[in-house]
Amino acid sequence: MRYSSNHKAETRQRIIGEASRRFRKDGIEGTGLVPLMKALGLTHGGFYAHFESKDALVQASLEAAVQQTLERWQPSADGVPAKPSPRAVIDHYLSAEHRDEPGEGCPLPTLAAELGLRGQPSATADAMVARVTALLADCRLVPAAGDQGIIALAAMVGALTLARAVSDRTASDAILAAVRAALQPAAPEA
Amino acid sequence: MRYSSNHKAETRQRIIGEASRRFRKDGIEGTGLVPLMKALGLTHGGFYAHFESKDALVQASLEAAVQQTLERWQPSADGVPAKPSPRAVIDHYLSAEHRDEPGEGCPLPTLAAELGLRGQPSATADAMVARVTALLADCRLVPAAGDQGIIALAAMVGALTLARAVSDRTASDAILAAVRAALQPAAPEA
DNA sequence: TGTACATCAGTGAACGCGCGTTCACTGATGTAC
DNA sequence: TGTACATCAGTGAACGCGCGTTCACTGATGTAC
Repeated sequence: MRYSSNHKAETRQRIIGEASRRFRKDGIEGTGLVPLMKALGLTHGGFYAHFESKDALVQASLEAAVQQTLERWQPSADGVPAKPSPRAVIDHYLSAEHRDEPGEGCPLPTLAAELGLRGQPSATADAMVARVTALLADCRLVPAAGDQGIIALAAMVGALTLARAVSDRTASDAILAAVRAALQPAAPEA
Repeated sequence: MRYSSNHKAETRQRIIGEASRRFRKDGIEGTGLVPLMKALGLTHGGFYAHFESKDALVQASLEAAVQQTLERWQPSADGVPAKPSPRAVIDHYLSAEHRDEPGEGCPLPTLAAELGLRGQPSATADAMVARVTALLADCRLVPAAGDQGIIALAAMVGALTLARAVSDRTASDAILAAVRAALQPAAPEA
């Protein structure tokens, strides 16, 4: 082979990595293939050796973003990954860092709206919702109600979306703080 | 004057009306001025007699959408507009109709994400958040916590965004139902 | 009442630009003999 | 060890398209005299 045996696979991963960052930061429509490939030191013509279309890249990048986000939340004790605690997920999610660095964070706030209005609700979105919901299942958002995980996820996604859209920094911080305070992981059954 | 004295103002309002529907339904980037003007039986060249730029139209349309949404929630008793009840707002917001007709509904779910990542958080977003928050101030989402209105709004925006992005209809309905159940307007102080 | 002129909402062709995608190609390298 | 060939990741020019914006214009109407 002309390059190292896994050179192509590595390039593919580099494209996915950069794309998943850009899609989250600038949106799908806002991310062009030409600047994307250029940022990796490649020309845009080569893109189609790796992906069938931009849509195929969107799918692959979304999955990578989900994976990366879940891993980031996952505390590893002595190299053994543990189930993240709801408290840790909530605090990460509603932090100023997460608000200010959409490219490194959860893809749902940025992309759910765009996927929804592109008329292509995706199975990837379903999967991400299901996975995060499971992590948050033992929150106690309201005294007694059905799916606590869904409620917590909806509140977090909405809070982050609003916090990013609002121009007044103080108001933005207040949105994050209010929802952070509201989402209390359940104490062990008393 | 060549047309009726308020002809131009009427045309301007027609543009704003159609635009505010399209922006909510298809997003800002997804709405072109050419098809927009064509839908009104006009040519695109005339657009700039009414607005300085597409951005100016975005601002005007957002404000109109906010106004329209608030009015729609407002029950009028004998022509006298009353303050909408939190319960009414919540039920409207988290209904299947609102999910399925983004063009007629609240602009926040569709546009907040887009405004956020265009790097133009707008004062209009601040204002809308403040106004809806005020309407929801006496929800009792959590037993004792700060700004109930912000929490309720975040949960509703997130729920609608997720419900629109998810491909499984049953899951989508479940998201709306879970958050609807969680958002209980406070009973009169006991 | 009748004519000349000013107004201006709307027309439609044109602009430069970035987009996603295609395709004939290059050239470094591994393999076969 | 040395040569001929096959492979294929990446190149770069080109495509058609829709975008936001500009601009010289048209033509129906109100106003002035």
